[in-house]
Amino acid sequence: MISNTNKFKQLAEEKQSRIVNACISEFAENDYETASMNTVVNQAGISKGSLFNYFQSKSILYNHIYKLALREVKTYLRKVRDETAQLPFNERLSKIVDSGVQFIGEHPRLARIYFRLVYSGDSPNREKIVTELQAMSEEYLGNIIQDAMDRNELDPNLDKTQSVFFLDAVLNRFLKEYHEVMNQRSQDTFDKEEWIKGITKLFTKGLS
Amino acid sequence: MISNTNKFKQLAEEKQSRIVNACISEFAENDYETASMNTVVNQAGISKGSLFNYFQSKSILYNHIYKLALREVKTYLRKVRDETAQLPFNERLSKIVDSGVQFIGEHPRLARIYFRLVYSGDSPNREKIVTELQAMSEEYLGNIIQDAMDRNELDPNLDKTQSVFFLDAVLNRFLKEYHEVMNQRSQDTFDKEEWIKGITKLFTKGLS
DNA sequence: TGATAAATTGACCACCTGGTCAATAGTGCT
DNA sequence: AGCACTATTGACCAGGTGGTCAATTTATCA
Repeated sequence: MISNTNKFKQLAEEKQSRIVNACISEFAENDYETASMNTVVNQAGISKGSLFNYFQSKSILYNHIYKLALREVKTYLRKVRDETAQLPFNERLSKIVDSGVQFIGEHPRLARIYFRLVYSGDSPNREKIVTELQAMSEEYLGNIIQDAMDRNELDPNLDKTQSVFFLDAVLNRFLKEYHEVMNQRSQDTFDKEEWIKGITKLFTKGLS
Repeated sequence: MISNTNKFKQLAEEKQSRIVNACISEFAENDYETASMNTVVNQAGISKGSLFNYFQSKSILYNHIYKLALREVKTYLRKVRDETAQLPFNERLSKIVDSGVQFIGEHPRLARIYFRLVYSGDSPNREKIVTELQAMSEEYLGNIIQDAMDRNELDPNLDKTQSVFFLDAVLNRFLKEYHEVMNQRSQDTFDKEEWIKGITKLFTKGLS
């Protein structure tokens, strides 16, 4: 009774994933205000009443989907962080960028929801979520940079907050660009490796 | 008859600016889909019929406002570029960032429309506009970087496209952050000078 | 002043939105 | 089979949207 997403969790798996799928598509293609519950309902092949029975409101549904996307991203990031713990900064950074690229390839719709959320508009609780994401990035990239500082690969007097911010800015923007290129334009002219090299070079030199 | 914004341009100046003002506010506070023509009309103190007489559709109106904002930005950028042509790269970059900060202070609503457009959603012609903006940035920052390369302040073998992209990413993200901080949070904890220093350091070292 | 033309109005349109709830279908138990 | 309980449906609601156009006000000129 307290948590009403229980109603949803008690559904048959197949039905759950039909619904989740429809939601992901809709929230990937439209931003929050424009996404339509009617479309979700039709896509999922259930009635409107049911959807609002499982999730009391659009914003609650959005929250569910967003958290699901975030969980997926986090798993990915944690994995690559742990796998690269022993590598020097530049190689480590390369792997991180590369795993971002890979994630986008595997989960383009989740990536789109993520970028929509970070860069855009008016999702509910946007401020709270963005703050949360920033803290996450601060912690994640902060650790990477701290490790490199400890090994004297980077300037030990770095302003860590700033460095994280810059790194985050470039990584996010690059991945966003990559995502958009993948989605539409001629993918052949995009030399991924060359870009990853450029990014690592900028930061290994710029922060040393 | 061909260009129907003529109808608008022939209005009394005072009325024009009342309308433009209302539009800027509405498009700054909401993204394209959510912005309401009714609100514009009420704010401007004119009838709906009139507005649709001056601009045949919402998207045409949006285009008018966006171009106006862009013109303002361009003027600003051109000015600072010319004024700093003689300065070394790091000083020049500082001035550019600083002028961005200043622009945001003077035109917060235009800045907001700009960030909405670049980072977000579903404005009409978004792709075309973003491509246009990228070309603009490529040309603008490209020149700054080329000048510095010519003076041996930066690595003469730089990949210019990449360098511009990175610089653009950090500048835009920083200004967006600044804009958001100005709009809501405690402005006192934000040490602008320290950040500008950090940005110039990252790029003078990273691209040298 | 009166007639003609141009500008302005706002009630109205079809359509879509998130959300509701009485009615119906389905399930499990005796 | 009959009962009780739950899950599901979709017509329906109030409110908002971009856009229209006959009717009215305002400006122009003889």
